[in-house]
Amino acid sequence: MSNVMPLLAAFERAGHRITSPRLAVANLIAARDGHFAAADLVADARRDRLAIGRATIFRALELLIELGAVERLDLPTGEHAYVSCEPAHHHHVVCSSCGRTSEIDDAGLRAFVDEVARRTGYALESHRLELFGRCPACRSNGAA
Amino acid sequence: MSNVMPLLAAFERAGHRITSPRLAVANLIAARDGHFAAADLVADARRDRLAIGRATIFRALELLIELGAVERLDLPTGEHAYVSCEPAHHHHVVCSSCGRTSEIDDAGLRAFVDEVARRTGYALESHRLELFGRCPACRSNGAA
DNA sequence: TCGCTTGATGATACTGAGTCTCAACACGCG
DNA sequence: CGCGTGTTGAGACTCAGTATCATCAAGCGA
Ligand SMILES: [Zn+2]
Ligand SMILES: [Zn+2]
Ligand SMILES: [Zn+2]
Ligand SMILES: [Zn+2]
Repeated sequence: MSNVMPLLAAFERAGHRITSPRLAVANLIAARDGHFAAADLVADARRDRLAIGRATIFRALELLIELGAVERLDLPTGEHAYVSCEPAHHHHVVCSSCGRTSEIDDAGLRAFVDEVARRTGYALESHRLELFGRCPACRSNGAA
Repeated sequence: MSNVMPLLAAFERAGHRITSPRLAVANLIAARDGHFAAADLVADARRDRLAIGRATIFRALELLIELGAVERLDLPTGEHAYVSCEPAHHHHVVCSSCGRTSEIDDAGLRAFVDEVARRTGYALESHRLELFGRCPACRSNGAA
């Protein structure tokens, strides 16, 4: 349910052509609500009778991840999932019921990261933070 | 290079027998330095001429994860790795050079998590935080 | 001690995500 | 047109993790 433009912009910014398979993949991603697996996109493409190879979907996904327009999540179960998002550094709150995500700002975390670096002596390069819980919509929907 | 005892204790605490295959797996894990993949344990077992089936290694690992004595990490590359650790909730700083980890306390993070819950309206259930960087030893070793 | 029940094991087959290979294709440019 | 480079798709492949199932061992009561 997000917009295709940022995805296409990511391709262009990095000097990659916006081919029709890539456009199709971007559309499939934008049409998705919440996180998705690569297999979901393959299924979507099949459903829409799109002539896109499996490899091409993986390649487009990989490119978008490199460019920061899509991020790989690790669910508490250990499964991988993808979600489209802003290129700037941030983190995700993931609904464990419907899979929708919200982006959260990094600001409040920075002090903590610095403190860890100071205490452990590590030269920290990156970090990953994911929060899981039920989103407001799912909470008010009761069982859903 | 850690101790086997916590691993064995985890088995006992949950009412599982400490069989010789499980003891062997615990020893392999304790002998490991830094994070490891399941395949590493299989290779270690082979090297030591231990008659342990692959499935048994995976089962022991799964059990230890359930009991909180081993944790699954997600490296920045997307690979999964395992690391033995304390059962209490905490997070890891992972050396991107040698793979050794340090456990860090959750305390400094709690305020941030609460703030996110307040701002987003999510009912947060769990979270995962992993920090990556070079450990003090690797830093002073220069290139290593 | 015998026999039963339950948990544990290991060989093997299987699944499913992601990767690799390679031949064919599409564009941009001189 | 003709070349070079980037892109594509089919299919084979790898590899972690799971499932199946027959066998085995511990615990326990008769
Ligand atoms: Zn939800
Ligand atoms: Zn951050
Ligand atoms: Zn190190
Ligand atoms: Zn925590």
